[in-house]
Amino acid sequence: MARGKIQIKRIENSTNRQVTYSKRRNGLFKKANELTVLCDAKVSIIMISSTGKLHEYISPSVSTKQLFDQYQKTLGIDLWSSHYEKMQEHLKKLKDVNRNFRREIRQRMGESLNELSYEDLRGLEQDMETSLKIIRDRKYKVIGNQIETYKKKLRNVEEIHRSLLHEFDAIGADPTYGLVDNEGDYDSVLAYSDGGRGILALRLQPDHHNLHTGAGSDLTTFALLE
Amino acid sequence: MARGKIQIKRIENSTNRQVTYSKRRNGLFKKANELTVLCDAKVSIIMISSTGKLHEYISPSVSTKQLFDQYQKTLGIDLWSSHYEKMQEHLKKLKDVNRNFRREIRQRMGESLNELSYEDLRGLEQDMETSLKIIRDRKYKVIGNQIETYKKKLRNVEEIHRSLLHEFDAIGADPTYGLVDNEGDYDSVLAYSDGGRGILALRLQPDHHNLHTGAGSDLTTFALLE
DNA sequence: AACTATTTATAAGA
DNA sequence: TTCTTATAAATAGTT
Repeated sequence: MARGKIQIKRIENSTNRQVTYSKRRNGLFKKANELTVLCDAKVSIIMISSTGKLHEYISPSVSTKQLFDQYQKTLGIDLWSSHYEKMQEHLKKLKDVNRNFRREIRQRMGESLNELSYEDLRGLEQDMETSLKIIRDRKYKVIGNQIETYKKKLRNVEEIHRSLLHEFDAIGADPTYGLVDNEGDYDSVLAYSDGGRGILALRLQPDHHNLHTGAGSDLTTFALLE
Repeated sequence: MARGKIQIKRIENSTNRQVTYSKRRNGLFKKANELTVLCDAKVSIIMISSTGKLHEYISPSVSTKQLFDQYQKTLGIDLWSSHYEKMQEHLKKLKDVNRNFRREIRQRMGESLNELSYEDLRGLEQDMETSLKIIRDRKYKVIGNQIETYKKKLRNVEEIHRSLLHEFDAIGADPTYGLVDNEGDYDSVLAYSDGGRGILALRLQPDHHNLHTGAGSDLTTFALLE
């Protein structure tokens, strides 16, 4: 636009093109800034040169993301929607399922029953009776197993004490040990070993109690996620 | 820049501002296009005026999304990643909660009990006994109400039939009607009206059975969402 | 929307 | 890159 008119077509000379790019880029950014100030507008310019270099102008009052969000909102489009439309859907479904689960549990806990018909209630009652029976059976089985285990352990301990008793007998019979001949009965030996630790540490399971209670607590924390 | 220099500051006169915006916008877009052609560059301009109007320039060779994707790639940032991350987190939490709900329900249905200790089982059993009692009570209340309702309706029907009976009596007594004097007992009148539809349509509620069963079905559909 | 006096941008050269 | 400068282009104020 000076020292001679030019055709608006690709500048073939690479150096020239670079120079012109640089000069005109500055010009464009300057104009954009003037426009921003004069007309109280918001402008975003993104340029990528033929060599792949990136330059950007953004009005001082906004961020590129803000302006771009507004751009999408105004056009009623979301250029990245396909990416997270699926996520949104998934989220929605999960929430629905969650809501249903929550209601199911509440009903099984005897809450929110007004929404159930007589038939529903009868079905739920029968279902819970069946389940309760299963749980009760399982409980008995578990406690039965536990008792069985204790019995075995007890037998084991008795065994150990019996052999200890024999050893004591043997020691008593051996004259090299100057000990009193203790022919104490079985019970007294048991009482003795009760006081002394370390013979057999009965490891009672302090196991997973958290499973059932953990699930239950989610009923309260869920509110945060709705 | 013509007919007098201007200060680069907000134009207070609204009309003037509009006009200048329009003129300079065209100028900017023209320059952008020249740059695109001359220097083989890619340019995106997004402008939002003070009145909220949106204008855009995009080099013919690309789309706004393409250019913006390249912009983000070049800068090594993703302006929307935080959105994604939050959604991902939310999704993960929901899944966790869901999993716990599912286990809770399964346990309340007498499944997956192996993971529960004796204490857990005892707690669950008691909880379910309590709940079952509530559900049973509710069931009795609902059926009681239903019976009460039917009683009332029955009384209503009886009332209507009684008055019908009286009308028949009256008609029989009136000599203008050449009818047989039907002094039939009450039961026979009831039997008669049973055949004829339309006197009183007992609207039995075909209401919401779907609530409990609907929630239950999610237990199977959930697998699709895991 | 058109005009035009002036300012601004910039192509080519250094 | 930057400066210079002749000239093209843009545009402020006016009609």
